[in-house]
Amino acid sequence: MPRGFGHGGPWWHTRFRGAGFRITVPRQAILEVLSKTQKHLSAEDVYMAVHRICPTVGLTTVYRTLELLVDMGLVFKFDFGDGRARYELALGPKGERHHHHLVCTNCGRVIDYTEFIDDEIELLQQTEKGLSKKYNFDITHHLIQFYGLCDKCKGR
Amino acid sequence: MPRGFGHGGPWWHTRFRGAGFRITVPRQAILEVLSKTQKHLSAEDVYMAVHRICPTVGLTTVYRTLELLVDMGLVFKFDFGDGRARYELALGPKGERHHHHLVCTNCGRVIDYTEFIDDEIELLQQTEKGLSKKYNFDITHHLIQFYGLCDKCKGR
DNA sequence: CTCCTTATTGAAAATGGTTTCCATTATCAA
DNA sequence: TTGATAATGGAAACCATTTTCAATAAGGAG
Repeated sequence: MPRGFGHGGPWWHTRFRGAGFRITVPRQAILEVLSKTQKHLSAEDVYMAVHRICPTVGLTTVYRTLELLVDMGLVFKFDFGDGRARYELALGPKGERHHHHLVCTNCGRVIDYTEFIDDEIELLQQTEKGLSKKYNFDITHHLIQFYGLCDKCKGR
Repeated sequence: MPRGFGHGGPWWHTRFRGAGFRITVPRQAILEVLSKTQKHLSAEDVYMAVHRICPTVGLTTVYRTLELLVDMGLVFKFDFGDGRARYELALGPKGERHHHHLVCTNCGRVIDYTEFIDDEIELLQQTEKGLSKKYNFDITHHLIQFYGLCDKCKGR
């Protein structure tokens, strides 16, 4: 466990208090769900998982909280093209398990890969620097995804 | 070659005939609209532009045709995070004006950039090769986007 | 610990982009 | 020209997400 419920509570409590947000049961449940999976959960997925911990939490609150977490930078939001957004805990820009995605356009399967991340990151940072300067943009994040057919789907 | 309605018709006629699809008025209008802009049009945008050429074409047909064109690889479909898909003519993988996007998360403005494409493409091809092998994927395309605040929005 | 302000919540309704249905129309091979 | 059937368009259905609003609860003040 990310330890320390004693005084400040879990790591994210500070972030919330600092931003003037309240620490509520639904928010704790949602963050607990997110921190216990490696999967790319949809809002509905989160809702169902949270429901097991705290059945009174509504889907609306899940959407609202996810949006809040995305705005705070604690959670990433992805679109894999199946019409519903996916969420995963951020865990630091180049922190543990920073990864990109490989999406099967046939079955929708998503593979996280970390193999070539280092080179990618390096190039991206160069590019970001160039783009920032040229277009006077403050670049906050990027998205890289590869699409294709997974081994199970390529045979048809 | 963008000429010659005489016998084969425009360049894409061959693709259509070869795939067994019919060449219809709505499809011609939609392709005409797409080929005459550099912008990232939504389905509604395309619908309105097509409406000027051929007022009887319905929104349903626009959606269906765009999907068909995406499936055929003639058109790219993007998601810039504003809840509606955007479309643009493909014009070849590394063909003329191949570009990536820079999206302002505040006002939604999208800038196409081509500056660092060459290095990016090179890295991507390496990565694609590695990923294909390791995960046994047939990679068909990729997506790179940078997000941040544009010069007009960064001041707030 | 209690009170009070107000951020947060949840149910239901609204939204809005996209898809489906289905009867009608139009393409194009024969 | 004709016939099989792909394609079309309007209306209705879909469905993820957002909005509305009255009820609830977090947490600082006293």
